[in-house]
Amino acid sequence: MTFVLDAFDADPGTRQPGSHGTAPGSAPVPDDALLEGLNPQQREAVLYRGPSLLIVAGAGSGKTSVLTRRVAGLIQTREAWPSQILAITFTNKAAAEMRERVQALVGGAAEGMWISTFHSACVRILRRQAESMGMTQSFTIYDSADSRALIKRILKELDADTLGFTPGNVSGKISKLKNELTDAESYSRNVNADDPQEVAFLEIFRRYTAGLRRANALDFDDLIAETVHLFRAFPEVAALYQRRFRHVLVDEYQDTNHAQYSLIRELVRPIKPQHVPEDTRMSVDANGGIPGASLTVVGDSDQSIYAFRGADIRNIVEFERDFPNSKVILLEQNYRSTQNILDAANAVISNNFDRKAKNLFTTVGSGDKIIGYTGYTGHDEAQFVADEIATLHEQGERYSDIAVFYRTNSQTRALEEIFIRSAIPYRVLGGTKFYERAEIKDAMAYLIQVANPADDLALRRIMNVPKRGIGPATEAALQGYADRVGVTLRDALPDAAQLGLGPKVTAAILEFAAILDEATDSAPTTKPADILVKILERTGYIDALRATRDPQDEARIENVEELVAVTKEFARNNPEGTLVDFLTEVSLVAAADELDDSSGTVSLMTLHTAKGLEFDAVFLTGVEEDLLPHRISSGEPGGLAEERRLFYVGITRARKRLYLSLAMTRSTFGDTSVAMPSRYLQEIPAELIEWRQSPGMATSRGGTRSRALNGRGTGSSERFGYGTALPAAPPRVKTEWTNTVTNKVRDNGDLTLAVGDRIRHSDFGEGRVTGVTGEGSKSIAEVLFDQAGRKRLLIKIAPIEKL
DNA sequence: CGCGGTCTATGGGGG
DNA sequence: ATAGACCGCG
Repeated sequence: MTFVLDAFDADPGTRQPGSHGTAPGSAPVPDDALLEGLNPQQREAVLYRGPSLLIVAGAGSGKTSVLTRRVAGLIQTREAWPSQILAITFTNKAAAEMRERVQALVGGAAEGMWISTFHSACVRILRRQAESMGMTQSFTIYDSADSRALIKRILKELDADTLGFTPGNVSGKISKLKNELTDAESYSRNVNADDPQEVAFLEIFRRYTAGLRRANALDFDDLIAETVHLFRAFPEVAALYQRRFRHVLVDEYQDTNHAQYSLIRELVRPIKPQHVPEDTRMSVDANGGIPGASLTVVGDSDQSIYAFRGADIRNIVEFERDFPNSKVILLEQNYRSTQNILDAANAVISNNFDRKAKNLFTTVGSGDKIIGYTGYTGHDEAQFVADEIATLHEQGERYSDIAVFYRTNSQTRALEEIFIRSAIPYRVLGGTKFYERAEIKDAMAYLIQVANPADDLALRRIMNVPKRGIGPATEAALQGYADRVGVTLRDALPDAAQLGLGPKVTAAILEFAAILDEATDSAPTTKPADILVKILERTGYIDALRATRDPQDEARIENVEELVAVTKEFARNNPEGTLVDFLTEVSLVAAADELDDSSGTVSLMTLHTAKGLEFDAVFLTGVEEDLLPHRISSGEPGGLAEERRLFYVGITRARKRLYLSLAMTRSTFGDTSVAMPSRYLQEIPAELIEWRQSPGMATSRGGTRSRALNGRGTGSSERFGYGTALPAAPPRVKTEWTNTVTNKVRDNGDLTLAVGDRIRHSDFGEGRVTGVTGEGSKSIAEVLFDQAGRKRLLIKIAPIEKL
């Protein structure tokens, strides 16, 4: 077999500026600017040279800065060319930020570094080497919905749902296996042939693997696992990358799973003499081999929160054993948060036994107390958040420096309703994901079919979208023909006339085939945006949506138009970008990538998405039993410790202000249930929290001690600080009313308000308008309510009437 | 084949 | 509450 050596593969060792493998600590020192402002530990982490380095970086300890300067230092001292550096980050956004910061330090020299996520790096490698795996470079990347769709088909074929298989549990199990690098064949070796369940699963796994292969597709887990398999099956391919990447850096190492760990191991493996080109100028050892690349990993086992997708905390805990002669550097000084916030974080995480002691500290002072609030309902809680955000904004805090966290995505609903009403600009990161909407998946399926005609799954999705009279029967006929002749479904389309179908259907199929073929032919020379627009026109997709009466279709049209805008934006950022590049980028966006600091909006996100981010003010909502810790987690080994780490991650995101809120009742899917304060809340020393409304006050409405707190029977509910944090705790005049927000979107038409008008609000009662800003449907009234105080309301939809 | 109704499973985190 | 599966009818 032969390997195409493109530019980067031209053995970078031949122009290597320095040599690797110098004695630890003896590297040339980069200039002072690079070390400016670093503490001794950080400095050491930047300067240390050796085979492997573990930087244990507590939250907010400046690890991004350290990592960035370490990379910049390698380049500046000419120890490495940029092209010899591979840095793995957790999100694309973090990668972009790191690239920028390195560029700021060393200038344009940073060109050629690989800074990307595990998935992006693997896709890059796999596309280059697709042929060695028997695929084409335009393979499709299946997301979890695509995987499940394929599994669903297989379950149907096998009638396997009777054995208790669902697309969900099958895809979960397959994902887990792949993260352990177990493929269908290695799984088959350990199958108990007497267990029909296992035998059936093996068959499903085999068909799933075959289905992906036939469609020239890989799922998310394959991206990592197949790269490892590729490296192991073709050592000479692995050697290409081992020779190229002399410095490998991995961020958030505590969240790597076994497959990712193995990938790193492969990349930093020493190169055997037979894989060293004769003319290499890299320094070779006594046997003629080349030592492995130097490895730097950064992580914090206290922030490991991805066990559910296979993250193995042992990867970081056992790093020193895995990589002998490792250096370990501990970063404990925190540059992000106030001491009060850190004290709370330290107190919480210290309840996790089995961890290395680590105590974050800062020199910035104690700062404000943590604010606590207990709402009567989730809406009440949301109103508190909205009001506090309004206050912060009035005090000069930018919306983009404020974030609201929650454990589950469904919690956004109440928050969004109140935010809209209160006219607070917000953005939900990774919510109901844009790319998961049906109309977007449809449009994307067209593009995928154009790029990868073998993808039958994509073809089936769009065969009858928009409706063109190709139903299940016709699809089956085409599939049958394709199977008989041994071609893909796409290749069967032009032969539709031979199937004896009706003239109308036949014509529709041929027209459909013509649209796809035309697009495929034009793809190499046409921008993704133009391909998409052409397809939308030719298929009449938008027209079909326009023709219906469904009011939601208007939003769907907007979404498709948004996708067109995305493709145009892509073309601006990547003038040379191909359709496959576009599809890859879209497949790999992470929730945190959507963060836009210049948007001027408050960011809403899950605690998981929040990892690695920081904000001046953080609202951590829903701090309740069954939510944080989540109900399901309590049954899982290590679940409660992981949930505690999640809470810890949330707390440590805050720079200046931290708000912890919960609700006494929370309505989920129709019915309302009583919520208990989270056990983790009690782990925070009482004197750190100032309760605006403590759980006790909320239960008793200003009366005696909380029943809810004693409910858990921990005996330590005194720590809630009721009575200490709020002197005298008078039964406060209720300014936050129990909101029962209706689901139907309210519309006040063109109700206009002027300063001085009296209005009545369904929750806040009567009040006087003190100001009106904004135009038309976006106009906002500022109202001074007689009892609830000052609020801002979006006039068009607020539940108000003019008196 | 397409439509519109009823029924049922599913409500955790993500690349 | 909601999306998708399912079923019977025009």
